[in-house]
Amino acid sequence: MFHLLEKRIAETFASCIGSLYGLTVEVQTEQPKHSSFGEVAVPAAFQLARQLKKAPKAIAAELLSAVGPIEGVAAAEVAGNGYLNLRLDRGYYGAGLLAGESAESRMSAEKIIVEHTNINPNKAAHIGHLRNAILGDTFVRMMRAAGGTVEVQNYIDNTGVQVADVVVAFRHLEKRTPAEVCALVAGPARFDYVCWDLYTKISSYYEEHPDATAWRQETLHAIEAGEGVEAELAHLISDAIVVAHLNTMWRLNIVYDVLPRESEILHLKFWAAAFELLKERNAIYLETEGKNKGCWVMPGSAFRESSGDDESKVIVRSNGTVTYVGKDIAYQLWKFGLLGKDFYYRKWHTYPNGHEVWASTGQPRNSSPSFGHGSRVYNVIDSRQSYLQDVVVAGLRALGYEEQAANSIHFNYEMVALSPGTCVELGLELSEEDKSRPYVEVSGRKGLGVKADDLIDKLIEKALEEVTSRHPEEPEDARRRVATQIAVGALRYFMLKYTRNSVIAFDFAEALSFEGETGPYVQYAAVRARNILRKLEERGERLPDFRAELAREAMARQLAEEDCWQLLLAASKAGSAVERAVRSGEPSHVARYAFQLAQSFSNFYHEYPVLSEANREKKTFLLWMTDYFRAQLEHTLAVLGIEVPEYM
RNA sequence: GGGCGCGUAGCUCAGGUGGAUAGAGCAUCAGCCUUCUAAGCUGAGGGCCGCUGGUUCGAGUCCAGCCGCGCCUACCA
Repeated sequence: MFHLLEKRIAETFASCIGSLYGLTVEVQTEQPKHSSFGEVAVPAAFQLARQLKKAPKAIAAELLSAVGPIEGVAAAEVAGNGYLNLRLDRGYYGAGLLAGESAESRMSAEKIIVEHTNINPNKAAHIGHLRNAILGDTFVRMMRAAGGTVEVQNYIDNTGVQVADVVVAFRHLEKRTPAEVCALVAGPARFDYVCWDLYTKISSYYEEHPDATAWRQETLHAIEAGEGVEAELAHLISDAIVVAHLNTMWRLNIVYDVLPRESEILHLKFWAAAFELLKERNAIYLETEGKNKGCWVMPGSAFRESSGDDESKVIVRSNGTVTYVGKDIAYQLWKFGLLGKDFYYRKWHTYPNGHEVWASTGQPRNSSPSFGHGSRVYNVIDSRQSYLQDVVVAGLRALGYEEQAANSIHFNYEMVALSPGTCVELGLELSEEDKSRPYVEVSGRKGLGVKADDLIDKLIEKALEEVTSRHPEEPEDARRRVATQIAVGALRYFMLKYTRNSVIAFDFAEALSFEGETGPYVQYAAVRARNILRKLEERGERLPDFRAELAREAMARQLAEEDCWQLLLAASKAGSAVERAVRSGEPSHVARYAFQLAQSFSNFYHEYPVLSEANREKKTFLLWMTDYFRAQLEHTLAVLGIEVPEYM
């Protein structure tokens, strides 16, 4: 509704400027600094001042007298140095909200692909992975809420170095056979945690025994050839870890549509096809001298504006194996349907809610869904990999796919590091150098990090204490369910409240907080809104027929009260908040709006005792406000992937 | 060395395309539970927006140069 009016106001002024000055301009609207200035400000006079060589104030006055009445706008005035401040017709606005009017979503029908999570399937997920998955999942929810068609991909690098290292650890350090590893997967110990420790173990073993990296090389070759014990182990390990990762993410309400796997990229010759294309169109060349002699490289000039010769990127190593970036180029081509090849799929898993996730397979199947063929692709990958993403895009461009290169978006974000205090809390030893830093980088190799499931468990336990202290009479399973929803709300909000390019120095105290600007604060507001409506029914009353009882005049009467009007106005902006967040690609905007919305409701809650209101019209109006707030809170929380508990 | 990012209240962070008196949360201090749940509400204090210069009617925001910090710059990903 708010968005609709903004649009109407902008268009009206644009045509007014057109007929008055013969200029075509896109009129912007903004929110006045203070609510007393009205609801919508038009700063168009400032834009025009330079072109017309007139004072903004004079232009604003001319516009004001020339523009006719605008539907839904009650008054307009010139303010400040040349602002046009508009006041909305409150009765009109309230009636419009009640009727459910809103601007139609503007997202086109094109298919969008979002790739996120992409955790190496060789160990448990940690908090850095959580930021990736939560950002990606929320961005998907935002676009879907705005009417977009989105496919979620989670790429599985099941043939890479990291998996190979854990294979080496099982074979050479632990002396385990595939059958034994199989038993371990089925056993009581968490397999992803076992691998977490093993990965640390093999990494430090390599440091002490540099010759041992030969094991890694032979393992990589065996995996790539798909032969031997190594390949068997690799599949066993990576499949089991993928199951663990999917379970972890499911706890956070994150699901995927398809899992494209690197093993199929290899076996279905995706890379071979891409390699031919790259050679054919001279995107890469065989280096004949220097440190990269014998490698196929992409010249640095393709992906860096100013670069020396030494900045070229190796795509195929001198031993003939392809780097990750090479495979990524093939994968990116496939996402756009440009490779001329496709995966086969098998159903990997059906989630408890019925959603299905499919995985790539090398064997033809009778029937399976179709994936890929997107027209826009978002890769949710942290900022440290910007360089690699530039190479991938340069690959597309070098092949002549300008449009797809432009539609390949690196949805980047800064890393999650650990605050020194949290490191101490975890019992991790820090070097003197690290102690003086503002934060310490997570390292899988060093085992330096907070495991995702440990954090979730910790949050649930803390939430459970709080829930139990407030509702000791509730059954245990219900309390645990509520505590889980609160924990997930806290975690998702924590990961979303920061803008993407802010480094998060993870701190337990902050992450475990349920007060102030947190997920539970927003959930609490939604729960309270529901409580009012529930209490109404418990008293034997019913929700009035709002449309019948709240005519425009009644709305206008009730909304004449400034506080009510401001609260309703804030609540009505959910749609524009999401729309703006999608446009700027910034999920934190939605999180912040959710918090503001909850704050507004908290104010409303304290200011207006709804159920005890004696005046019939006023009570009906307050009930409608409550129900409207509830709907907006629930909708916004859903976009954030946060559930509303039964009670708090 | 080069590329990217950051520097705003004691701490953690917001600040659409330059605009009206720079905002939240936490922490501190002072109040508010017989009432629809205090995971809440109200109020107070707290700021050379890293520094210097430039662009202009106007700069936290744009440009240049410094200073400090982080990440990247592998035949790892």
